[in-house]
Amino acid sequence: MILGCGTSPAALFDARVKANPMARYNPAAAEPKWQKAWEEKDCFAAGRHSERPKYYVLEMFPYPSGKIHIGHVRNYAMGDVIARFKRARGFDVLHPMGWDAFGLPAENAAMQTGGHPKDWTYGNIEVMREQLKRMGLAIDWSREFATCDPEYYVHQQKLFLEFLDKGFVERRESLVNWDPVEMTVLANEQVVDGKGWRSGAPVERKSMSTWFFKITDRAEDLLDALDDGRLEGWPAHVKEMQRNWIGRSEGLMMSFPLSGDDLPQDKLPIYTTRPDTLYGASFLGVAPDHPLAKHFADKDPGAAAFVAECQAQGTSEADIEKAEKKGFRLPVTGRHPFTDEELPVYIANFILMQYGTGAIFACPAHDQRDLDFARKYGLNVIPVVCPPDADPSSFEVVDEAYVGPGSMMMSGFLDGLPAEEALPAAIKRIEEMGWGEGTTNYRLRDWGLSRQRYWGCPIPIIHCDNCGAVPVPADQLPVGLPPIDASEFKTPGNPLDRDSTKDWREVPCPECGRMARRETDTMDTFVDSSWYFARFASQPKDKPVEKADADAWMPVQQYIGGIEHAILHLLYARYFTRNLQECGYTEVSEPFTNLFTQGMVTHATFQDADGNWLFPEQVDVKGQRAFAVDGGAEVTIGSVEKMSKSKKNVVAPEAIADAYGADAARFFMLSDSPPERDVEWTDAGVEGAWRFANRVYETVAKGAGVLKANALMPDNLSDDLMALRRTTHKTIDGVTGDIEHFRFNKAIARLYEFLGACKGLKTEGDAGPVAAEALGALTQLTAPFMPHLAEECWELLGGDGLCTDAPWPDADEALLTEDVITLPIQVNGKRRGEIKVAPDAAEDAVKEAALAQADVARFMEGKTVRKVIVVPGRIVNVVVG
RNA sequence: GCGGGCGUGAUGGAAUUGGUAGACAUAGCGGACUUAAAAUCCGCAGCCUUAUGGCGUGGGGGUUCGAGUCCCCCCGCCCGCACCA
Repeated sequence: MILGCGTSPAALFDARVKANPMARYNPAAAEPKWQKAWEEKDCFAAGRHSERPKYYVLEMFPYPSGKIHIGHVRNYAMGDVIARFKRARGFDVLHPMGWDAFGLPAENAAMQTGGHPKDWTYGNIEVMREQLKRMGLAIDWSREFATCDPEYYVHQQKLFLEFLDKGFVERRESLVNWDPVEMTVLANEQVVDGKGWRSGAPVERKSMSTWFFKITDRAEDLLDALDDGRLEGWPAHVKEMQRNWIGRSEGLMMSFPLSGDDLPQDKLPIYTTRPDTLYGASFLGVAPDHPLAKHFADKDPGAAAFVAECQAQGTSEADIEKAEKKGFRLPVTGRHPFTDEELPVYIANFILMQYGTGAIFACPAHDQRDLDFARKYGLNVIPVVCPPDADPSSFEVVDEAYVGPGSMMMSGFLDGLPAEEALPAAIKRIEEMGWGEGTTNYRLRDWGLSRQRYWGCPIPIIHCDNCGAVPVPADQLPVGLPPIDASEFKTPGNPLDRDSTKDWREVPCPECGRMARRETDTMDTFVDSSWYFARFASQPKDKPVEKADADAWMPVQQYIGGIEHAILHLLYARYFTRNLQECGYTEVSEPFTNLFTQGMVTHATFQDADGNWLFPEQVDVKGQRAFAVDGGAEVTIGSVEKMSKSKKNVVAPEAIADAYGADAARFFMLSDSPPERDVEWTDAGVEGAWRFANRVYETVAKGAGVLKANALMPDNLSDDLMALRRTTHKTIDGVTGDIEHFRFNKAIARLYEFLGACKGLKTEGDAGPVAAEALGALTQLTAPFMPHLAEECWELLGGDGLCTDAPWPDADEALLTEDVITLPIQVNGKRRGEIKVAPDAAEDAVKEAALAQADVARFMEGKTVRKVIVVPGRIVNVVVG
């Protein structure tokens, strides 16, 4: 149930009105009223105030999956607090909204319902827009767009062609990750544990000709920016994840000369980060899909069988851990650069073609994998790094490779050097010999963007047998998606590649005029979200963005979204922005100055006796137990988990808004838990927010009109009134700081405290202006969290215009300090009493007062005072013994 | 395995960064109002104890006048990466 005790929202509201007919807050009436008022005044249009500093706040835009869920409410409430706060602080704020609208779920829905992805998507957008509007967000809706609008993706196609022209994109044949369920290629970032990120199906490797963004060309700068201060406003763990993902390593690229009959290559290039251990080399290895392995597999059935075996090997985490190190000896040897020894060459199942050169030299003494392999095949194990506490003459490696520091042994010219010095020395020698060079290597690989799907941005290319891949001329853009009968989506695969779209696909080559074939792949939807923030800032018809307008807003000063995008979206957007910069669309290289990753919304799960999941509204929770609303059978209360449709532990934002109003939902989502942490949705929690709203309203109602009547603050106020003023200004100061630092839960705790302080305040005489100040502040400080309630209160108090337009209150420094403070007194570190002193009281006077305090004196009885520590304004500690 | 984070009442969480541990909220208990219940308002509330007092921030040790906060060891949980040479 939405209300814990089975009371209907309407009944609850009626009961309140009955109890107190004079003061009642009715969100159902107030919320639409103020939303209309904001819309009529066009309060949230960005770019109206050229004299103000600009502020761009953005939440990751939603995928139009059907309905808004409560996680969206939390996400957008955070951005909204920032937007409203910055607006009140005198900024010209850009806070836009749009739709990440291309993507596979639309095709899946089409497959299931027999509809068309386009209708499904735009229908969802209609619904979700209305839901978001009900939340009362301070959004500039005039800038709204969906990425599936041709007016948006036409520019994406232009960008693609421009990037192609500049060499940022290329087409190449390569092994790709093929998801057999989605029937599409996936980027490396979209393969998790060897499985498709959405389908969960084991990914197959397939050779295809597809398009790549050459993100590796920018690996160095993407990495450097993580550390050079450009991303100071990002959480450390997100930067760490990107750092790991880019995976920079320093090492040596070198080639071993090969000997053998009928070789496809006379040298074997390898990459290593441990050239210091070269003297410990006992074999060379290549990946099963390495060209050398393929060469021998073609003529040797034994090699072919081994390669096939490796390819059948699973790629899941568990498979990898279990997999035994295996190899196949090739009739080839490689010559060691320093010793001239001929090293055997193996195909080895643990070598990855995608990393480095797909080939290694193996030093079993100092690498566990190499050691396992060497033991299996009886190869030499030569220790060359001697641990600091070991004797070089007797040091041996048995079952465990030694990977720690030490000094070189059995290493010719390197002998005696510490390993960290031997490393550059070995590189230098190899370079002098002309066998290789020191290089930087990255784990990051190019971003494959081709997807064999319908519902995405078409890649504007025409393939001609004569002219190759030819860009679609600018005057023919956009390449739109051809209309397709909804029934086509019943068949898995890409409808763009079937008979029904022949007319769309078969077109003359723009260069030679002969019949050619349109590219049927569409772009990865992560392309759509890699530049939308720039388009929000500037939306000219004829180009992606107008540089001056884009740069007026960019970079996004505050970006807010889920941690699940720490790598994919955030890395792609950073990469894309660099491309935009190089094409002259913006000055900035980093799109997001400050990043905030918010936690998820969780909820308890419920299961009936048969193990079926139940929705929260199907369950009546009574204390520790729960019962089915329908039938009354006992229900098992399960763990608190991330809300998911499959476990039905979801709540509908509209139902919450109906019962308590959007303000209460927003407020609850930001109270209790720090915003970066997960928060558990509970009925009790949202009821607390609802109670707060009503108490604020009732408190303010008692001071109705007070803002109109009391402009001037009298000079000599009573102690009580001064105390209230101090509380008011401390609250202003505290809430302001809390919002600036994303401590919404603490800001809300302060509002609760302040509300308590405002209870029962008087409005006559001198108290009038003090009440006006306090209630005005209470209203304005609540406004970013509960904007509708705040407008209602503002109107009651007689404030000018809209609360939304009122400037943020300033805290008066002079009122932030007390004239008397309570100082705790400790005796030997334990609190024994307290004294009241002026904050600037002299140390000696404080000392004297502390020692004289009755409770303190009791604990000092019969003992000698050794030392008295006075921390001004904080504490006094008396050391006795 | 590597990297990062965390551990505070029944619960979510505060603690001015080394200075009164438990703000604020939720659940709970008591009271007022009510025929009654709900709602609302007021009050209580870390644990043990008769007040005095003692104990208390995962466990153990240390530094300090003083430790939730700093250092060392251990235990537990969460997240990311992972056959990356």
